[in-house]
Amino acid sequence: MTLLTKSHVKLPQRGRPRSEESRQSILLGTAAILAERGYEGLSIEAVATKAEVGKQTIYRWWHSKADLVIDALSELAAQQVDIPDTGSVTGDLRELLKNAFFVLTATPSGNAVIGLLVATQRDTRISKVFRERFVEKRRGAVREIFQRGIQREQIRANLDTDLIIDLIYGPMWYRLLVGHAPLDEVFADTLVEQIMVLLKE
Amino acid sequence: MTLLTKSHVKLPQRGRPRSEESRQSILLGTAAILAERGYEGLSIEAVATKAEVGKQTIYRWWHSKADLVIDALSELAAQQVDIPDTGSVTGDLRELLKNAFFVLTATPSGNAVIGLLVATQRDTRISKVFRERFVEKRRGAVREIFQRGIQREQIRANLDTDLIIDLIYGPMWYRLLVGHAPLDEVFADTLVEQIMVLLKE
Amino acid sequence: MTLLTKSHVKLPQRGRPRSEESRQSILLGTAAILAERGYEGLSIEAVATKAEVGKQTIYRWWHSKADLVIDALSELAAQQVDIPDTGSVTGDLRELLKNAFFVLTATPSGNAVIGLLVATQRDTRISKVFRERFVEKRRGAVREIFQRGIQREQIRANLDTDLIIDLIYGPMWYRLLVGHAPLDEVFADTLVEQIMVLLKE
Amino acid sequence: MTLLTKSHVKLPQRGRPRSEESRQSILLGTAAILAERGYEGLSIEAVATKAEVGKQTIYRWWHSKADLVIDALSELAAQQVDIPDTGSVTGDLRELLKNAFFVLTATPSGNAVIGLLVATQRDTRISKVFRERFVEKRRGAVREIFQRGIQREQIRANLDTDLIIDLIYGPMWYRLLVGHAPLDEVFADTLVEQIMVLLKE
DNA sequence: AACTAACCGAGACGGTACGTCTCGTCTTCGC
DNA sequence: GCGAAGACGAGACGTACCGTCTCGGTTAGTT
Repeated sequence: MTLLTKSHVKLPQRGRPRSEESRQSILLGTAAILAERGYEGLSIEAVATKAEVGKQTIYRWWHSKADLVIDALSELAAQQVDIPDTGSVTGDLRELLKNAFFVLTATPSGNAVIGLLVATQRDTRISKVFRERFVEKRRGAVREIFQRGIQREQIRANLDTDLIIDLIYGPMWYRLLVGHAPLDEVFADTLVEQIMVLLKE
Repeated sequence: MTLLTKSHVKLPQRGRPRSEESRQSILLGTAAILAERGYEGLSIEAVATKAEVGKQTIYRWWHSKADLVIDALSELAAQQVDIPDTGSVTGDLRELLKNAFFVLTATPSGNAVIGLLVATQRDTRISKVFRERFVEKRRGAVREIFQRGIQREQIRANLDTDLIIDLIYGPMWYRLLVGHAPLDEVFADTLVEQIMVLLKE
Repeated sequence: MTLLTKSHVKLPQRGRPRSEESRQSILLGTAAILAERGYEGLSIEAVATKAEVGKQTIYRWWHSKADLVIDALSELAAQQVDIPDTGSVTGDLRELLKNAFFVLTATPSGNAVIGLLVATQRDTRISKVFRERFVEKRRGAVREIFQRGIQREQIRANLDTDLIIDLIYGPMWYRLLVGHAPLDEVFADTLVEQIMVLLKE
Repeated sequence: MTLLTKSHVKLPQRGRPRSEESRQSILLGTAAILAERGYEGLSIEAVATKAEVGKQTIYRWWHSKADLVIDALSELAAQQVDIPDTGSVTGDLRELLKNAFFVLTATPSGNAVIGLLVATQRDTRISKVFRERFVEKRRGAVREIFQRGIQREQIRANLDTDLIIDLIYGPMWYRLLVGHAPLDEVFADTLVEQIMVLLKE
């Protein structure tokens, strides 16, 4: 029994344990610099300085800038996407979009997200993680709103869900990146209005 | 005679005239590298090498990388966007999108355009030029299709045109950048299908 | 006496005693690396790795690289400076110098000793140890040779001993460090020849 | 003929010429830091910062710290070894040694020279330069003093000059490095006294 | 037998400096 | 003016060690 237990036990931790404080500091610093200067403007040196950490401590745990950004992104993505529940699909979508617009235009996270999107164009690993951990989460929120709407019979059941989600988030990204028109409440309202037409057929 | 000619010229054009060959070579090289390595991966050094030109010749005529990219972009954007005319709005939109998808996914221009979009995030001047010379042209094409459709009474007249255009091009950019689904003919067809619902109310 | 001293001190000797095995391993490792890579190429890190010892175990017992090297050299050579006794001062000095030349030029100790010299320039504590443990021992050997010579009436009694010793060891160091001429037997012979002139007046 | 001519013609200087201003700034900065922090405390990084120069500009022209220090010292001191001429060999040697003692003990050059010695042990090229530019110059001074003394018949002609010079400079280095006794005027006087015995037989 | 103190190995920590690289700029040459 | 060449200031790269700190574990007394 003892032997069994022992075989289960992990190897005893040797040496000084990794500093959780440093890890946090590095990931936060990475996110901050990403927001300020974008992916290409992010240097390990700057992260080390900002996080008050030795460069080696970064290189010890992440072997590339992309790796670091992926982890920072994960930390960022871990933020709870709260799915509004106003009782109607229209209300839920409006709320969801307004929150998203606010985060993207009025918080540092917005810039960081743009930086991340830029980063995805340079590294497919980042692209994958960005899609799985960030984009999918937000698409999932819409899917849940739709399901609730179907159950309540507010919208029709035979939706091409993925396409509709592209029609919701696509214009958002388009405006955010091209900047030809603002991401404001009017846009949220009119966009949702059009989407509702499609949801009710 | 030579003297006479010179006296005619207002600006006394001294020294060797600017090499048009070099100018073309530089702009083409810039576009090529933009396509290969993106905006941040573009260095004047690399352009000079590729264009077989001295670095100083670039700096003499363009103040910055952004300046250079803007000019290269103008050259690129000068490409005629031909507006399809199949007789129906549905057909026109399908054609327009399929062409756009092809260019973006199967030609070097696609990468260059993504590179440019990335560049816009770092420089508002580039952003402006990109919008005016590139985006607007393509939005204009859709507007023309809509106008013809209204004249033919294929679609209703009281459209929120700009919003509908966002609903067309937004999903395209979204898929191009995020890569969660392909930019293929099926997508073009289903996207246009949904848009047509909105155009007919 | 030793016993008395010990009983007086009555060191409480609590906790785990110092590991003699580690001590040996460290000193041997130091000597080995010294031989391979010289004084400048010696790092505490490398010693710890080679000796399979934690770095702290080194820092706990030695304050600096120079400290460590001094101990390693002492251990390695057992460093008994055997004072030759050939019957004549001339013979004794020749023997002494030839031995010294051999050690300095044909063993790793030569390089190590030079490295130590540099270290002494920055740390007076090390300088003191180096003088007491290395230099004085060798100067004492010459003093003993002189005393025997005086007793045998081979040399005069009123010597400025310290100055003469400088005249013996000085040229040795000079050639060792500057390398403008070899530390060979010819040098030993001619040097002793000149010194004998001064010893006999 | 053409070939011959070509071989005579200097290569046309291509590219930007070396900046004399930077060269001066680097050497002055090196000298300043040498004085402040000594040889071991001198880092290329610090020199670059102080001289307001890119690190590469230092590495382009000097292979190592020792190289740089050699040039800085040469420049700084212009290093005229003035050979005293008091009329007697005794007086000349006394003067020469007292000057040397002063420079070595009371100026930053002393520390620098010691630092250079280490470097010579790791790099024979530096060793060579050190010998030729520093040591030989000073040995030459003694040779000249001896020649004048021989002409004036103050000393015998059949000297083993190199050995005697070792007997003069050796003790100086020995005391400088080991520090067992001071480099003072008393030492200069008694050392010269002994040397004179050998010079007169 | 339990407790305590000092050791041990391992290895992470914040740092400094290394020598290399590439950037955009500057400065010269010869055509 | 142009191409080419190459030095320049700047600053990030990834590595090597520094000397310190912090773990789990050992090895002796002392209680």
